Amino acid sequence: MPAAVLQLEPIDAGEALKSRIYLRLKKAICSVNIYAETGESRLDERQLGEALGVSRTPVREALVRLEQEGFVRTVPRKGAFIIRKKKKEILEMIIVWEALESMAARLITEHATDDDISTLRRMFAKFDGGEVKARIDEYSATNISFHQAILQLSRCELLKQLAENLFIHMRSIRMQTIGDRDRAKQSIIDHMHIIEALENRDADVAERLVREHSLNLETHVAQHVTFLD
Amino acid sequence: MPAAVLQLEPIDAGEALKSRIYLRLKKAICSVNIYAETGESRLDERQLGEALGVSRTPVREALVRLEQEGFVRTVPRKGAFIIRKKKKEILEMIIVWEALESMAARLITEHATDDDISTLRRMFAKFDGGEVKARIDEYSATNISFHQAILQLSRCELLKQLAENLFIHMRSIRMQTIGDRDRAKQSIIDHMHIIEALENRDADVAERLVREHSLNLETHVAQHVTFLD
DNA sequence: ATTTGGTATATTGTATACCAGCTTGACTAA
DNA sequence: TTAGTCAAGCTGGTATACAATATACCAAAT
Repeated sequence: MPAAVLQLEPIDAGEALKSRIYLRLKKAICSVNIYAETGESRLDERQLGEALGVSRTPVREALVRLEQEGFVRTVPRKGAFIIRKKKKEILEMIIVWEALESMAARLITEHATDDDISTLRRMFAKFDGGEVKARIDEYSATNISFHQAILQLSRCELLKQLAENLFIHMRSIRMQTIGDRDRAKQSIIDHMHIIEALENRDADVAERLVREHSLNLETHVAQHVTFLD
Repeated sequence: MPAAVLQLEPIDAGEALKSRIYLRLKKAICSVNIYAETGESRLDERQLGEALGVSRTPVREALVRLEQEGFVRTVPRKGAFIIRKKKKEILEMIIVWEALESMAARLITEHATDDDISTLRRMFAKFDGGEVKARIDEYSATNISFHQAILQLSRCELLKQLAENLFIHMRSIRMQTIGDRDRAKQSIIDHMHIIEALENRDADVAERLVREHSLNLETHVAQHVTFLD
């Protein structure tokens, strides 16, 4: 007698607590982000565990992971503190971002399908009229999607993963700087040029355009961001 | 009365146990490297703690860090296993390395001193005669130093840090592939061309040469490395 | 003989207990 | 009044105890 065939997808049992705490904390830290924050940024293990309803042990493991990713800093007998990035560090992240994304662009010219590339162009169809100013928030989302798509289409998991890590750190900065109307408009133009280069399978141009696009962010931050340090 | 100015570097008192264990384990894992290893690669927490004379707790924290860095993989109720990189992953690491190091070269042309660059040239003075074959091991060390110097001179800490992480992972692969005589010889030639481009402050050429140099490693690994997977 | 189910054991995940080192505040003495 | 010392408690570091689960082995039934 054959057993009944049920379609059951395996439940990811074990990944539960340790990772859930990690994700919670990460989310919390990222949303606290506010660089305007003045108060103490120390994280009390006991307090966190209490708030989450668990003991210190899994909290500590989560903190180790967060430290490794550069979100918190643990001082030996004093505790874990949320890291407030220095301007210099933000700039370095942008530089590395430039390196990674421009390489991704190069890879796309080498082995993405025409179909893949066409999805990029479709992303910006809605902004054709040029009424960017009116929908700055919507554009911001598309902007993020565009950069993520570049990494995705590179088909290089490691590249994508490292870039995404940087992205999370830069998120709050990006939100602060995207508000500038002129930057958004120029940004779309840049993106269209990048797409053209990709369509032409011109690796050198695509790489350069992506790099220069990020370079703009770099100089913008260097010049106009003052709420750091 | 001004206090005497003593140059005291802070003793990393607390950084002791957790990090020491982490470094020990990392070192051990890297030296085990042998991809020819056939046996089980599971790491027993209790056993490790016993061997190091500590309890499981700090061992677990070290393992979390190592997992984050991609040296081990933790399966929920089964334990930690040393990761054996797939060929595809090795190739991705080389690609990211290309991105980082070529960006470093670009940065050097922008803001390294002539003196900095001249140190690069001096590194290879001893190999002028071309008797590379006779001293393959010594060359291997210089080769590594060269690449580290590129990252160092970029003055971008994050770039350097990420690249060094990749380097550790690639170390065993590099050792396997450097043995080829022709590659060593070509390698020196490549390096000299890179140095020339840096001296000329030609960002585009320097970047391209560095990238193509790594590309050679990539294709070599793709074609000749068979002991993976 | 093979397969299936149950039990025992071993190992990880989590919680808690204990220890050491700081920090802080109060009390005393100059 | 001020500075210095001592003590207490607070917090993180480490060890250990307990709970949950996976694996392996054995027995029984078909």
